[in-house]
Amino acid sequence: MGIADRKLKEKEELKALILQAAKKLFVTQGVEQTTIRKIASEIDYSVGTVYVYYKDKNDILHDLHTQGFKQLSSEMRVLFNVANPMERLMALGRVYLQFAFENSDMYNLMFNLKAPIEFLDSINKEEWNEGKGTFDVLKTTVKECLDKGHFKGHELEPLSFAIWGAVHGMASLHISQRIKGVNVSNPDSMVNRGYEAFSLMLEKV
Amino acid sequence: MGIADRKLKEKEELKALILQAAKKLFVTQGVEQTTIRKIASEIDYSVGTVYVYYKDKNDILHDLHTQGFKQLSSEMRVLFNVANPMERLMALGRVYLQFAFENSDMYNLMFNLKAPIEFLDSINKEEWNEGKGTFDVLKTTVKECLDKGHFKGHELEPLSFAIWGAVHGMASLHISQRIKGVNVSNPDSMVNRGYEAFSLMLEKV
DNA sequence: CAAATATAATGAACATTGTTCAATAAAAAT
DNA sequence: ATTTTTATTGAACAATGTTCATTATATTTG
Repeated sequence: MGIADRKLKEKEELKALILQAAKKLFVTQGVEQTTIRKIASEIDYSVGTVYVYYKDKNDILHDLHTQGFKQLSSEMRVLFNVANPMERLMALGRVYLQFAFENSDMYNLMFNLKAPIEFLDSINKEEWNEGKGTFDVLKTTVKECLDKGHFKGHELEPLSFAIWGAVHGMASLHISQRIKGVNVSNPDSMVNRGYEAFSLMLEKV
Repeated sequence: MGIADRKLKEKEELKALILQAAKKLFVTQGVEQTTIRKIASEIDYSVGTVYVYYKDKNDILHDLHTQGFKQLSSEMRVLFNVANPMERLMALGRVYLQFAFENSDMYNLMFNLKAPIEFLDSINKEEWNEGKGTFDVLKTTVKECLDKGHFKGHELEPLSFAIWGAVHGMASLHISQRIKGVNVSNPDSMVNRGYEAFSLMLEKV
């Protein structure tokens, strides 16, 4: 079985090489500029080869989105040490926002663009494990807050979702450049000040 | 000046006709399917004519986005009668969410897609009057709440932005289909329950 | 009213995209 | 050495946004 194994390994390596080239293009030039031809030429393979290893462009973008979630997860994992759940919750939001700011194209792919979900649909997979895992981290933290007596009168899931929505919304408005242009004193710091206002709300509940 | 006036009117009419065709395609088939060729064929004009009246596709999409804001504004205007600012604030959120649900492609164009902002950039216009107007309605209502003693310890702009972000975020997560797939009991009602949780937070502050 | 000018509309042509697939090359099995 | 299997190729296709010389129409002028 030596040959079959080697071939399998080689296939994995080439697929990884394609993804690496795709990521380089994606990070530096965005989604639209990440074309199959550019990916192929980047690694000196033909267009057709890319389609041997990936079903279509959505497949590649889904793989990229998964990589993004791995990075976000590892950045959130650092906060597992924080014992106080309220403190951890606030820090989670900051880490999340920072990720969105520093990797805006990737964030957009992960949470706004259709491509990754369209790919899941195309292979009849209704689960979105990447999102699920991240949301579970939030839910667990909110649960601990509730157990400690915070957020009186709130249910776990709706509250968790509202928190996710608030942070996601502020990040998205920044990324889609909808803040500058709106009549606001200091657009660049708006997300941070908005998050502080939101934190203040959470603390008072 | 009779002829010049008539010509001006005819030009406006044809431009409106193009926009109307574009809107029909946009509403029924989404952004990508709203192609210049389809728009032209819809009104029995050639492709080139569309480009006489609109600079490019972003120009058309920007015009569509403006129409969306007109509709949203008129739906929000109904609530100007509500005297109690807190009550009006809650209702504004509901109207906003309902608009996003019932016109998701349009909402996405208005608040998420690059096209309208790219168009503004291309004509060196840094103002975004549509968004500004809508945000001002929110800000005014929040201001009245503050004046009545609500939201103690909060600043107007950050709080208003956080509220906008929360509602926008929940709407966007719904539209980008990021809710189903996440491990949640009833995905379809999640936005409504999330907004109730958020409202509860606001009331307690 | 006829000719000249100005305005409007046209659609073929271009570049770029994702995608396919018969043909070729390389590797493995016989 | 031959056959079979596997891997790679890149030309070709359809669809897109966009341009622009050409044609048609309308207006102005002499």
